[in-house]
Amino acid sequence: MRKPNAKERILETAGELFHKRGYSEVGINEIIAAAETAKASFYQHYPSKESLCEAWLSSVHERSEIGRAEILEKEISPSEKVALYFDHLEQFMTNSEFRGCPYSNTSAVSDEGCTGIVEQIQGHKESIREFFHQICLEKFENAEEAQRIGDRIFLLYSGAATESQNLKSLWPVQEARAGAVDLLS
Amino acid sequence: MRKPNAKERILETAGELFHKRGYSEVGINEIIAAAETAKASFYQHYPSKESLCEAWLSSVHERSEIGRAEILEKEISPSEKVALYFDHLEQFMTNSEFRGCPYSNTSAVSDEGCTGIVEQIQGHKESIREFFHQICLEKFENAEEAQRIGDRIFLLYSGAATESQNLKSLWPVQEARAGAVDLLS
Amino acid sequence: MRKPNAKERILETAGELFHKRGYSEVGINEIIAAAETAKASFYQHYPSKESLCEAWLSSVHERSEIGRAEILEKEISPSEKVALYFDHLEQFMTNSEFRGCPYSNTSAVSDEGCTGIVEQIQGHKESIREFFHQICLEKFENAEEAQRIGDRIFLLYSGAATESQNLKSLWPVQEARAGAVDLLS
Amino acid sequence: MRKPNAKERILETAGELFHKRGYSEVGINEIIAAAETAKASFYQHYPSKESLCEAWLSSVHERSEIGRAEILEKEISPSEKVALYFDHLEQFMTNSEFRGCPYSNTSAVSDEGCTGIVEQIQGHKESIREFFHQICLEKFENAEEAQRIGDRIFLLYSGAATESQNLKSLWPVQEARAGAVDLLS
DNA sequence: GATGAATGAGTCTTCATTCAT
DNA sequence: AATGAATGAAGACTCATTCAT
Repeated sequence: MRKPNAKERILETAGELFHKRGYSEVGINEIIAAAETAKASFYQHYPSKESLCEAWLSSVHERSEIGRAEILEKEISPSEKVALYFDHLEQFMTNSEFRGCPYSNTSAVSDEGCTGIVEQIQGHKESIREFFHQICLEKFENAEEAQRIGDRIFLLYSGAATESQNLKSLWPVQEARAGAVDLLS
Repeated sequence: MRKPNAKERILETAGELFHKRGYSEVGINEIIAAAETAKASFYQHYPSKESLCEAWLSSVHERSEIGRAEILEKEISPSEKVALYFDHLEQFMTNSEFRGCPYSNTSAVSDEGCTGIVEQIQGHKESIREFFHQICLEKFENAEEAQRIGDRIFLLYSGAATESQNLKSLWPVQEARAGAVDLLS
Repeated sequence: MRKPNAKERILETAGELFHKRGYSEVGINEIIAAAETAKASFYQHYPSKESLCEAWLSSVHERSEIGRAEILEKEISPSEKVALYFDHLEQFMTNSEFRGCPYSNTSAVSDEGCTGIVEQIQGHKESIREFFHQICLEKFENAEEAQRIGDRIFLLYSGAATESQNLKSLWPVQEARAGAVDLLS
Repeated sequence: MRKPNAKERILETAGELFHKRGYSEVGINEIIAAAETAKASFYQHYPSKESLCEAWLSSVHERSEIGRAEILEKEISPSEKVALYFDHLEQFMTNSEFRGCPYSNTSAVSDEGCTGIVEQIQGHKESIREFFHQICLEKFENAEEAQRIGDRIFLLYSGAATESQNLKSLWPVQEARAGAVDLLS
């Protein structure tokens, strides 16, 4: 169960804690206690808490990229692909102790100085945006139109994640999916 | 300039700081230093930092309610009203040091225990949602349809605020406005 | 119910709180809140918390003096008088939320500088001691012997109050009474 | 002079301060200043002020246990042993800045919630009580009688410590010793 | 590669008291 | 006689980080 590698163990443990309670609400002490590591070991692998955050966001990003790639490869219609992605979001919210998009949440607490984190956030967001663009390109011949529609779906998606968390309800995801599907029909 | 009333001075100062850097990143010490008050004076007026947060969110809400009421009273078409509201958001982002929706940001750092804060957030969000519903009712005879479209505009609006902050760009507001207007045409 | 006189209301309320939780654990704010008085009204009647403490100890002393006087006047044997006084202690412990002798407890937290408080404590203790001396004089012709035995009973009494509180048990009072009665037979 | 080990330095320093002025009257800041340590170093070794108190009481207890064991092993009569223990108390009062029994004093300021502290107090008190029981068993064949007399001596001892502090005098110790010796003759 | 003690600056909160009204 | 806002000092405790070993 317990990974022998300290670096990974820290990343994994911190990931769970950040996800559940937010980056700023979890301290180094708690992380190393949960990861059963010494404090200095932590700093051997990660020069700062901020760098751990980057590593975390990066790992989350990698996993989410796989999910999107799988959807893109599927032999289904554009609107079905989009619907599927919203379904994944809904499942994620239902299963895990969802606290809103980790990226937007982290953005809310990290100041402009945290360049690495800001880059991670922007990279992730642009990646999702690009995902919707690609799907829209399957439907619309006009590249500009594809971009515009993709962006709107992206914003619906973002709003859904945010407001589901704020309102503690699933309707935002469901309505956003319906809106996205409508945009593709 | 400097208000003689400590309570208001604290609220105003804290509001600016929370807005610029986020609730969890601003400490009591900084607030009282900026407000030129003694620490105990702070606690005379606000039993806790959390209660100050509630007061802040509440005051922000009140002001934003006025803006929405003014728009609703205007003799312009529904889509113009919605466009106007997005314009206000854009102006707000351009003028102030916008860091994303204060409510969503606060939601990102306050845990479930902060009942008062959570209620403020939900009340504010539902109020905006209701605003879009009312506008849509002017356009759509079918109440259900008005609700659905209003919800989608609400989600576009939320996504625009979030992603403008994440991506440090104004395109999300502009595209969201376009999408909202399209939904009303 | 609620006394119209603020000074007495404060004394009574503070007395209950000091008794239940100890002088140092009860703050001015709590006292004035419970007594439904303004802070400045408090300081009008009592120049400091310390002076309130003195007033409290003084009022407790007065009431306890009455109890001892009543026992002294009773037409019963010396050992019965002593036994009665220990019975009162036991009843007091059983009925009220006893936290140990208020005087000794206060002594434990007040430093040498609190002259007034120290005097109250010493006055009260000497008064109890004198009470036992008087009873012993009824029994022993030799004044020195009366003093010696009275002092021992006084110490048993004090030890009983202290250790009942420490050990959360009534055996110290009961054994002390038995010891005191034995000294008088 | 200055111990290199922060944990011990804190315990020792705090012990002196607690002894002189009482647990509740000494703050963390004062302790760390006197111990020349950083605040965080304190909390590395003691999770709370309460836990430091427990450690302090525990260390005092250990030392006092040794003293009692030594007396028990001495080849002297029971009443001489008891007298010796009271002599130690008197010496302690004369030499150190005695402020009353640290255990009873701490009991006076710690509420029921402090389970660890309460246990320390009870353990210490029962240990002294047991010490007197053992001495009495050397004298009295009847175990019940030994227990009763031991308890009375224990109460005299406790009363002596308390009232010496209250009355700023040594007579309570001297009279209690006389009373205890009488009980064993 | 790993340890844990040490750190200074910070967290939020409460204290008894004084002041102008 | 009564009010409540204002205060400086102190309360216990946590932060991310560095250091010698």
